[in-house]
Amino acid sequence: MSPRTVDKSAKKRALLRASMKVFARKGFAKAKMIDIANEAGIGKGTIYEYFRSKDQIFIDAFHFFIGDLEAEYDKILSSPKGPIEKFEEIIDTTIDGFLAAGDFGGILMDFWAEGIRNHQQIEMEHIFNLKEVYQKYREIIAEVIEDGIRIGKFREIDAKLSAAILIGCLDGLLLQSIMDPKMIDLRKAARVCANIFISGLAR
Amino acid sequence: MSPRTVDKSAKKRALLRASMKVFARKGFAKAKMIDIANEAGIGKGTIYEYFRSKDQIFIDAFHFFIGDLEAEYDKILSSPKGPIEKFEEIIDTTIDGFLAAGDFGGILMDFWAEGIRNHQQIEMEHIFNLKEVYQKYREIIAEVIEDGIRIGKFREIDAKLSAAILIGCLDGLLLQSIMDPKMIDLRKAARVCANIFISGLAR
Amino acid sequence: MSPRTVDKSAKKRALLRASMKVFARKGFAKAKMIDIANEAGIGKGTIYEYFRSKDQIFIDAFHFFIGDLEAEYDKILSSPKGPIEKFEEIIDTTIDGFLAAGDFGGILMDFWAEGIRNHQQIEMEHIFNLKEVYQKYREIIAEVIEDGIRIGKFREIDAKLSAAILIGCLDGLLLQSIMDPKMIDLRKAARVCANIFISGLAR
Amino acid sequence: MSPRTVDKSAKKRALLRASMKVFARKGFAKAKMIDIANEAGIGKGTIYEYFRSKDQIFIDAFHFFIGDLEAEYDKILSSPKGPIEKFEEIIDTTIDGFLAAGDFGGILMDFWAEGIRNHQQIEMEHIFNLKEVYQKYREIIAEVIEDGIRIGKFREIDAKLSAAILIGCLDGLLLQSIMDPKMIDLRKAARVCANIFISGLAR
DNA sequence: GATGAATGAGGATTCATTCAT
DNA sequence: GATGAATGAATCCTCATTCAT
Repeated sequence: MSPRTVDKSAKKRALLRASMKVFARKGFAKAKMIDIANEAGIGKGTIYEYFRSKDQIFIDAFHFFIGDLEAEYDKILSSPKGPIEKFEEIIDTTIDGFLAAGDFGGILMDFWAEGIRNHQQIEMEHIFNLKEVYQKYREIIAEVIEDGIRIGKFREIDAKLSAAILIGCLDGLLLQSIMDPKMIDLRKAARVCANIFISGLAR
Repeated sequence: MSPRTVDKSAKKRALLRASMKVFARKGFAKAKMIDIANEAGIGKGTIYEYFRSKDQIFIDAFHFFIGDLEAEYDKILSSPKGPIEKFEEIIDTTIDGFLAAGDFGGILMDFWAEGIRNHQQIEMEHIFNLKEVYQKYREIIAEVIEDGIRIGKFREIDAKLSAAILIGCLDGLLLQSIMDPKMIDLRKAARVCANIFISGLAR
Repeated sequence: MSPRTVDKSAKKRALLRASMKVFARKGFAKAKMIDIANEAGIGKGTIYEYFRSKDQIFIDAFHFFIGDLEAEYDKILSSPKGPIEKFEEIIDTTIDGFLAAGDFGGILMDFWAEGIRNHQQIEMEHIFNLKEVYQKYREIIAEVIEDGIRIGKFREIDAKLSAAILIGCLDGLLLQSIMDPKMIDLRKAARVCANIFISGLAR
Repeated sequence: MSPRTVDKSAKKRALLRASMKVFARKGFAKAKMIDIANEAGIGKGTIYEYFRSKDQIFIDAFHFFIGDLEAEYDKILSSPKGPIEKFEEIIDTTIDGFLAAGDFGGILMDFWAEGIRNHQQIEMEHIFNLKEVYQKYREIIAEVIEDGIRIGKFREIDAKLSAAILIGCLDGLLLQSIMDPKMIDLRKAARVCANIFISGLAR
């Protein structure tokens, strides 16, 4: 007879979500394996059936979190819409992606923190290459801005720097939202943000 | 003849700077007391002559870092300049404050991370009340924006939300600068940022 | 039609052999249950259908290994041959027994190690009573030597001690053979060993 | 004022002795760090001030144990004495070295066990190269035997194999002595052993 | 019978903190 | 005042064993 069958992949994802919730709540460093086990309603040892180590959970969480986002941005870029619409969509996508994360938005802090440090371990260096991720985002958005400049919608402005500013704006809003969710209505903020930037960049 | 006197206060500040450098480099959690001692060129035990605990160093570092900034903002606000000039000064002050921090800018990540979590310990809750700090910043900047609206320089816009967006923008730029200092010319970014916002808010 | 019958005893022996191979290769302490399962090509849980515990496997392996050897020695002793022939046969039997073990000769190390320690557990104390086993061997061989002395083939010598020396000699050769199989030709060593001892004991 | 001074080297040696005692008693695998700490009368954490890891203690113990022995053998060989005297001295030195080890003779079992396994880790492979150690011993003793053959004291015999047999003999005696110290009078055994071998090898 | 997912007791190791000098 | 040796609480991870299927 076949032994108990478990959808390992589904359970792994569930475990990942539990881990991310704990990381978001306590921070990676202060999160204990037992906390994750409790959150997931399983035994401590079981975690190791799905992840090699605490670090590995974190790495997997990073990919889980970042994963779809990249695909979404690509989709926006390759759409036939104009730069202003793309601009708005980028903002909405970022905000929506974060809101969808719900409970574990706070994990962003740890991703930033890990992504920013100069890692001694080559492995981590490679995995948390946020530097490159941001570099790419800036390029993507700069292209949209350059398009806008080319077709005369935006005035002549440093596109790369403007992109950095928009990204910064969104990250900074998320930061404030994590800190004080009731204070910041992200959806409204997204609209105002788009408004300010589009006016600010307009010829 | 006076006995060997050590300026405790000066040494404490030196120690604090050493600690912040280490925190910035490795993150609070991964920073070891021995790292701080080595950075400061003293013995591990000596740290405890100046600080009760590792946590206390962190708390003191927070105040050391935030300290003057608040005063600076107050000065800007109470100056007789117009809202646009104030706006520009707020941006410059934030960027300059960060640039002045130099080596230990990376500690911002830890302040954010600590400030954001829901602390179990009441003590920490009180000390790292970033929520309140940001709340206050938003109010200060919103006031400037409202002034601008009142005198017709800025169009009717949600001042509080705009303030949040500006703060987010600055934080987000610092984030990118910590991550990739060579990529982001903060001074130039400050100018572009001011430019975009002032145009974006302009009637 | 008989239901799927598994020869439990045969499978148990096969499992035992797999276990011994693993013990020989990695040592008892470093051998994992999963290693044994893999070596035997079965599931981890199945081992427990045949053995109560890892310790029990080890105990059973010990008996499996030692088992026949005792019978062989008894046969030699009760044969009508002379002491010199018996002497040679004891050496050959020991070496052959070891060579027959083949892949799992290395398990001897663990038997010695376990047999030698002062066990906290009474159970182990009783089971791994190597002390007694060796005591008995010494007596058996001493008897052969005394026979040799009695009939004038061997000179007057401490028979018990000489027996210990011969046993030591054989164990020590096995040790070297386990360590460096290509270096020690055990069969040749057996002959030289017999030669040296018989000459050395000869009147 | 100078802080508490500790002779780190002396304490390390004392700790090593305590560790070896525990290893001898329980075996490396079953020895716990806390056992070592208790035996040494210190705290668990203190061990790590002197040794990187449990493995490192074991490696250091190996060198501590083997260390002088090699020098002793070299001294014997380079002496101007005849092969028979050298032969006797080799036996005595081995036995005396072991007797001097006293309480921690049982650690030999672990050295053998570790030295014999095929190590996955290159590091261990290199450190516990018992294979080479034994190879060298066999060569040293074989030389003595060849000397004896050359000057006509010993008969034509496979010197290398005879050396292996002598070494085996000594190891095997130690084994029995570890197992049952009261049963084996090692000093007497040494004399009988020398006697048998010298007669056995004699022309 | 057979299996492997789940478990938690156990153990090596880390590191903030203490304190004798 | 300064120090670093000593400490043990805390934590990650291993793995023998259990048991539902």
